[in-house]
Amino acid sequence: MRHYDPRAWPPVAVTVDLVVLTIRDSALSVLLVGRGEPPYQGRLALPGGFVRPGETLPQAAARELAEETSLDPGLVHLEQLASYGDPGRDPRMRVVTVAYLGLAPGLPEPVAGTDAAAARWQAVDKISKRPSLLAFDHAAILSDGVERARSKLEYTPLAAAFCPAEFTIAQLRRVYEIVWDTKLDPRNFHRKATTTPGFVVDAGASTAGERGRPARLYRKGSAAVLHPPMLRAGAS
Amino acid sequence: MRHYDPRAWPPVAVTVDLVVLTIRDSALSVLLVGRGEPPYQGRLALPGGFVRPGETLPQAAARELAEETSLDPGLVHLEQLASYGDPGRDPRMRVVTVAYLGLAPGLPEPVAGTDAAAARWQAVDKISKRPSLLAFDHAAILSDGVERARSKLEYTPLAAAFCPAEFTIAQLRRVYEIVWDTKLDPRNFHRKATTTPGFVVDAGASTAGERGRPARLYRKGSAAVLHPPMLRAGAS
DNA sequence: CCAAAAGTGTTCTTACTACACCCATGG
DNA sequence: CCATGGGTGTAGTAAGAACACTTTTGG
Repeated sequence: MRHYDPRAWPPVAVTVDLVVLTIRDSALSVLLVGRGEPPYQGRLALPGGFVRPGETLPQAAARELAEETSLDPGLVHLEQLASYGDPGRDPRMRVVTVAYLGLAPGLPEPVAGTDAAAARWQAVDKISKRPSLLAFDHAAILSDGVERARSKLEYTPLAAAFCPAEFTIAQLRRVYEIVWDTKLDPRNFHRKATTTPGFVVDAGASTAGERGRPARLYRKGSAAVLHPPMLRAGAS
Repeated sequence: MRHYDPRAWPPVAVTVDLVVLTIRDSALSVLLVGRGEPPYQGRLALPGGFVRPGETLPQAAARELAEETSLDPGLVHLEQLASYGDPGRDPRMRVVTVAYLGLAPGLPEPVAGTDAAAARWQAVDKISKRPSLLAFDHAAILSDGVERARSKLEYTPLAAAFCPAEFTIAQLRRVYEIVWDTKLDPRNFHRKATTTPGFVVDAGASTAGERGRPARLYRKGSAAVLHPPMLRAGAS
């Protein structure tokens, strides 16, 4: 704050970028937009854009989500992920981006029109195999977002953010199995999810019309953290 | 990326701010500098400053740490904490700051001279009782940094970052007791710390010249995460 | 010898794992 | 009645909590 006059700040732009994850067709997927102009024309990119003068960072993230996506921002859990500011990450100028992580329930394809026209869900593992499909340093940001989502499932009830408002324990278990890429014992998972305080609350109703015994429906509980946490397999 | 020409970016400055924590006189303490000029003249602030054109964010954080502090940056564990960018958080202009968390071993007072002249350690609990002692939104940033440090002690060997290169298990336990503000059973803690793989490694030597039986010295182990984690009391 | 701090052993209880088993529905 | 998935019971095991007890120093 001493060597630089505030009226002589170095030229920097600040953006927000969004890693919005959901589960589609039994695969963890991320919302991407196609880039119509250079740089990185034709590549895919995380949705995002400049922070506007009057808005906070979370407001900018929610606005970009609404603009570039048909998702209802009320259904998407948004939290700050990290910031990325290497010089040269954008060839046009110095850009520092604040990345947000969004977790969304399974939803229909983003509708065309507005900025959301180019937005599409892509399976994360396809992108991970070819990081160069993504523009800028977005592959690294995506990787950090997926890692954050994986660890958050352990100690928070956020898995429910991937489910509709009312869901079965089996749906919740499939979220864990897909995000963690593991198999979980359905019986032990059921007990764990229903007995961990504040994880899920009984919604009263049950499913019907499907194969097998109907399943009770639950809603997300009120706990902010899970005690005890859900455990990933392999933690000997 | 569509509504704004990159050459017409909104006027924003990007800074880094540092929450550097250590343990002094059995109290968790944070490194603060006195502000000599308005705004917030006379208040305390986190060390920090503008990100310069050619440098990365971690480089900017390390540079500010060296400039405003006499600490050896090699001894301080630095990691990104979060970003803060509410409009109005700095009355002069729009400033988005990327906060870094630093954990330092107990060290002598920052020496005078250079920018570090005004740097002083302050007990965190004194600041927490009077958040208005801090300039800008630095009380909120400090609070987030302390919370991050508390939770990182659970599942990483970072408590060792508060200790000298060689330390006793009792020193390590005092770190936990001070940061978590709890009492831990010395006997169970000893067993846990020495048996958790990769947490500490025997340094061979022992203490001498103090009351009681000499203690073996340990170094920080190579594990990145602790399996099983250290547990805070109260997690029923 | 006594105080103080380091370090070990033992018991109790909690919580995870694995898997046998029963329940409720569609076809 | 059988296939399919939902849900419960139980035994074995790993790990945390509490605390008795031994070890090794300084005074």
